[in-house]
Amino acid sequence: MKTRERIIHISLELFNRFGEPNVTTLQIADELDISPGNLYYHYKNKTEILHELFARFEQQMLELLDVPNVEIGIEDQWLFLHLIFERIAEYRFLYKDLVNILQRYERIRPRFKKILHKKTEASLTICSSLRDQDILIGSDEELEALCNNIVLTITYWPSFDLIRHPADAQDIDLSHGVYQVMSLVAPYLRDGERQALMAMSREYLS
Amino acid sequence: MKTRERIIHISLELFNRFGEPNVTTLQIADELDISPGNLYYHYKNKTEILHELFARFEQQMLELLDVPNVEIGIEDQWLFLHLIFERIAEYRFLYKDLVNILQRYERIRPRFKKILHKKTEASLTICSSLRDQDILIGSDEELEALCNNIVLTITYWPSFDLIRHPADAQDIDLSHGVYQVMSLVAPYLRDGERQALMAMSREYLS
DNA sequence: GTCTATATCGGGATAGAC
DNA sequence: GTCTATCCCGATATAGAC
Repeated sequence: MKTRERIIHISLELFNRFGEPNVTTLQIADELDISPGNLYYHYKNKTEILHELFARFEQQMLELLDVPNVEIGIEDQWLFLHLIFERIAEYRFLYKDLVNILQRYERIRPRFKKILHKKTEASLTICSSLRDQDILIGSDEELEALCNNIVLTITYWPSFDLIRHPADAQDIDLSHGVYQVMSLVAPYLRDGERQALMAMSREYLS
Repeated sequence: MKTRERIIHISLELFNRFGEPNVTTLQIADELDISPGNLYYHYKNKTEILHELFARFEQQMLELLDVPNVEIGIEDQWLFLHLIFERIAEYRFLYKDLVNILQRYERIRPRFKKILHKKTEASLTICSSLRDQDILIGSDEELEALCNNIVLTITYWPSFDLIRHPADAQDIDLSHGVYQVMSLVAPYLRDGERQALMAMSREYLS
């Protein structure tokens, strides 16, 4: 692997582990056994490294959020959520210091907002589809509040969980996050669907 | 006001505005028109200032969370939430850089966890009470997921809202947060109660 | 209690040789 | 592409006079 690429990989790893604000360029260089000068040859500063990482995150996330407007079932939603949580876990450093990062790197701020917006839209698309299929019941007003809550939970569940149960390593508990989001949707489902979902959840979590 | 107290007040204000990691002791001193030396006479370091602020936050929050185990109605819950959001808004710097702060100031970590735990318990107490009064319907499992979601939303709503709608000044929108939490509870309410709640919400938000 | 001056340190970043 | 050496700066914290 080329140095430029190794820098990106190690940076992501260190950012995720220690938090982006707590990782220095020297630390990154040390970890790679290269000199700081070398690092600065490849990236002109720390900001550029972060931008590169964000661009990759953004690209993957937007791709994922480009939801085809077809009929979607509960199982599809489940899978969809799982994929989203995977991407977030991969770039969790962004989420752990979200406000701070968006404050210090102003250029990514609008782009992150756009992702949030797309997430809300995707949620709305899915929920509307479920409603059209008579799987889910709810007023427009309720659906909007629901989708806001879904996006909030997706965004912050990993951090929230981390505070309560400090993870030693990479053992992020994706399943629990998916469950938590599905529990937001559950009460709006028809009785039959709800039971099925709850059963799935229990199995999934254990 | 004595200098020691003025330091605390200004620090809180600056932390809230710029984020705790971005505020220096020099900035605090400047804002008060005192010398850095003087500041360090009153507090031996920045950590001590933060601890003092956290202690005040903690004291107020725990006081609030000491929920009397009596019959609680929807309106009481509304008020209760509003008081909680007020405290959080007052010390929002903690929430904006939560993971980071808990990482760098290890001593407050267990204390914050305890507050989260108490919040979950308080939510559970309230929801159980509502269920006993037949206002709310739900299995134990559902109530637990619900209360987790409530606490998550309480914890992160302000930050989430901030990202989407950058606030120029102190105009924190408490109402919307309360609404968002209530929308989590709504689907579990009996039809009559639910309609009443939604009506209340609409009025409250406008 | 308050000030000025200063020490110390660490992180970001550059210059120039190889 | 990579290294060593170094600069610069800002932040924390202390010393000692008033």
